[in-house]
This record gives sequence, C-alpha cells and structure tokens, in this order.
Amino acid sequence: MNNAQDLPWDNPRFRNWVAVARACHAVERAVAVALAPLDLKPAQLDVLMNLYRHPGMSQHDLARKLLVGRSNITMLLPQMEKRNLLKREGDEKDKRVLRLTLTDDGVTLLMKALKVHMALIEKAMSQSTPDECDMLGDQMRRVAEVLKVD
Amino acid sequence: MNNAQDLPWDNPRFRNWVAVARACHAVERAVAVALAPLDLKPAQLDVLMNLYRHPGMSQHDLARKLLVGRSNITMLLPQMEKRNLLKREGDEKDKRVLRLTLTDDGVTLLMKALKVHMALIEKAMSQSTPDECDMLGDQMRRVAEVLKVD
DNA sequence: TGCGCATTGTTCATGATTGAACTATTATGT
DNA sequence: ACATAATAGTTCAATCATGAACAATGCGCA
Repeated sequence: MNNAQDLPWDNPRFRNWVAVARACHAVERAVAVALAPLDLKPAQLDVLMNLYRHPGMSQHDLARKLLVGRSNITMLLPQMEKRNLLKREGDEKDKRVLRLTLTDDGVTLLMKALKVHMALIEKAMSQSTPDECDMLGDQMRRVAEVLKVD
Repeated sequence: MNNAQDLPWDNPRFRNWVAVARACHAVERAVAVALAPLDLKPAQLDVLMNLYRHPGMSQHDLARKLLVGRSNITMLLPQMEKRNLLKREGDEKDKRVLRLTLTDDGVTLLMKALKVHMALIEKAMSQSTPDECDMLGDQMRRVAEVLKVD
C-alpha cells in the first residue's frame, strides 16, 4: 500500500512527468494565442498540415491521424470549406468517402501559420541541444508506444 | 520565407515536439480510462492532489495551481462536495474566500486514485533510465519557463 | 470616514469534443 | 445472389472549459 515515501510528489518519475504535462500545456496555450491573429485554431492547423502532406485523405483517415473522433472532423471541415481552405470531393469508386485536398488559399494560410508555429517550437526547443532534443523525442515515442491501444 | 527544406516535418525540433505532444495525449487518455472505475475525472484528481498537499487553499489559489479559470473550479467543486470528498468553509477574516479541505473520504479516494495513476506513470516513464528521466524533466521545466507569461 | 479600486467567487452564453445512434454504401461468406 | 457485417460520414445530446459580466467583500489612500 501507499506510505508516505511512495507519495507521487516524492517520486522522480512523477515529478518529471508533471513537468512534461505542464510544458505541453504551456505550448498549446502559446500556439493558440499565436494563431489567433490568423483566425485559426490549433485543431484547424493540424488539419491543414495533414492535408498538405497527404492530399486526398478521407475524413476517417484524417480523424485517425489527429487522434480525434470522426464526428469532430465533420464539425470542423464545413467551416474551413466555407473559408475556401479545402475541398471535399466524393470518391468515384467508393461513394461513401470524401477526398480532402487543400485549396491554394489553404496552402497560403498554412504557410503563414507554420511560420508562427515553428517560431514557437523553436523558442521552446532551443532550450535543449540537438542531442538532448533527439533523446527527448526518442523517450516520448517510447512512451506513446508502450501506451498504444491495440 | 519558408522553402521546402524548412518545412516543419523535416525539422528535428518539430518532429521531436510532436512526439512530446503525442505522448502527453496518450497518457491523458490512459489516465482518464484508468480513473473511470473510480468515477473520477483527471481534473478531479488534480483537485484532490492539490488539496492534499495544500489544505485550506482558496478556490482562486487552486485555479492558479491547476492552470484553469476560476469559473472552472466553481463548476467542479459542488459535485465533489456533494460526494463528500471535500469541504468548503468560509474564511473568518476574509468573507470572500472559501477555504478548501479534503474529507476523510476524499483522502481515501485520492489514495486509491494515486495508486492507479502512479502505475500508469511508472509504466510510461520506466521506458527511460533515471538519468534520462531527470534530463527530460529539466528540459520540460525549461520549456515551461521560456513560455511563461508575465 | 469614505470613495475608488482590486479581489473572490458565481452565473451564463459560447465553443470544442465526445460517443452513440442513424443513413448510405461497400465487402464478405455461403 | 442475397443476407449479413463492416465502413464512411452525419446528427445530436451531453460534457467540459472558457471568458466576460456581475455581486459581495476587502483594501488603500486622501
């Protein structure tokens, strides 16, 4: 059972993980603030980034990439389509799926947003040497792996 | 301006930060699932932990510790008070503030929840050596620091 | 003392996200 | 070929966090 010295706040792993969570939170907030002038939400930037890299994705694929529910995508896309950031076109062979591609406006906005976003990430990560940064990434990928749901 | 080789997905810092965000997300999901049998939300566990360490906190102090708005606390506490997990008592000297303390039930539930929560953190962080873990924590604290709003 | 200002907590409207139905379409197995 | 299951997308109600506006209280300084 738990006794005093096992309480989490005395556990290095716990304390260090708290730091990770806090840093994540801080970056998310900062990104949201930095994107506000572009009238873009972080979730929308994620959409733009994924569609840029994987044009023609279906909504289902996009939802899985972003780790959100499909209904979330359904709510998100129509606004972006109205802003002419992307197109949704029915697949010829499978009439269930909608293929997603960025418009030129979408790409333009993405590039502007990336500049802002990257500046923040640089600011945050420049606190570490490239080696530290890579080790960090490796550790985090292991964490995500060990918690993966199958 | 952005050209091809400066796109984020070719930037180590960006890629490694994405890993951090993903790991965070995975842990948050896993914690939520693990706490569900106790009928406890992650946000509620955060409340219990903070009140355990700092009995007599005001709601405002709690909100700042948890990095959430005050109104969030207002919405959160009444349910927990009804479940007899904590008490809200008016301060004698300053009638604006409510002093928060855990009940015995609250402490009991906290201990159960901590066991579950710690098991997850251990699972996640045992992927790294103690040294790696400490370096991780240091890096993340630096990140939070550099993004701190003043 | 008393006026103005800051602080605490609450209320409320808003926006984001979720998961469970539901429809339409395609795949599978016998 | 046909019944059954699986899949893509949508709708909807529920949950949750947020920030602005507000009431009550305390503080500071003339």
